[in-house]
Amino acid sequence: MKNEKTVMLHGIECCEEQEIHTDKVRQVSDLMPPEDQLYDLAELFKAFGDTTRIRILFALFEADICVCDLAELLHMTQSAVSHQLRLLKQARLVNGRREGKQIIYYLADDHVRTIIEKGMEHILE
Amino acid sequence: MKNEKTVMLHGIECCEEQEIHTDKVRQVSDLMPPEDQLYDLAELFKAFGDTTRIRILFALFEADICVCDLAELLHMTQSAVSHQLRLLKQARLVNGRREGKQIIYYLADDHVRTIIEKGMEHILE
DNA sequence: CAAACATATGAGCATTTATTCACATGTTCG
DNA sequence: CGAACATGTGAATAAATGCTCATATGTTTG
Repeated sequence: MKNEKTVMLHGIECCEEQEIHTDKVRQVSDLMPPEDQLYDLAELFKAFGDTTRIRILFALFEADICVCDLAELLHMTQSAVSHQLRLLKQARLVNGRREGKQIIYYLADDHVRTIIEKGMEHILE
Repeated sequence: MKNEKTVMLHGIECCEEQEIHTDKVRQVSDLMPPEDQLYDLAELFKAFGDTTRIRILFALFEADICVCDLAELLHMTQSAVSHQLRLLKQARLVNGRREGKQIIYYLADDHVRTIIEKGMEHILE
């Protein structure tokens, strides 16, 4: 029952020998963006893919806020918030400026708003 | 050195007793979307937050494709692709229609394109 | 109906990830 | 300078995630 199943590895011999599909696969394959762009894109969306970080971003839609106020707002540890802010900063979604003892975080650019807006449109459909 | 640090829990007493910040926190808090929307939004972006799924979506930008061609295109197991398609379907990013023995997947709507485009803009900046 | 094909799915495993805890770094002010 | 405050960070841990393997479901065809 699994003698010639080895042929199925990676689907290379699948879909019979329909040349049509093989052509199609090659065509689509040629149109795919370079690997590193796909990777960066996935990393970007990963940054949006967590409730805590989404909440941070929504907060920053309304005002520039320091870490400790964010912690209070989200009912979370200052440490937890700080860790997440680091990820958001790495994804270039937020920046921080020092104001005395505090560091005030703010949205890096308008892409953040746009992307979240489009996402919101989709879930509210 | 950590006697009165208990006050710091959840940052409730942080930032001294600056009423300004407490007010700000309350104002921003009132403007936050409901919890379930924040959750759904994070779930949506989670669906975009994986290289395999991003690659599937880019492939579907170019053509409607069956599972086994996707597997070949991505050099991945049919099973792995199928698992990811399930997640994409749950996020309502793709749909599948049956055509004979095969199931052809296609993009659910134009939000998918828009969201990825905006993401691409951000990483190419 | 039985065999072949295309896809879906559950369990297991390795990796990633979000939070906590303890502590380091950096700033202000007496 | 030293104490107090605000934030950053490394290690540890529990939970989530992506893939594989085996197998189930569903479709066509002889």
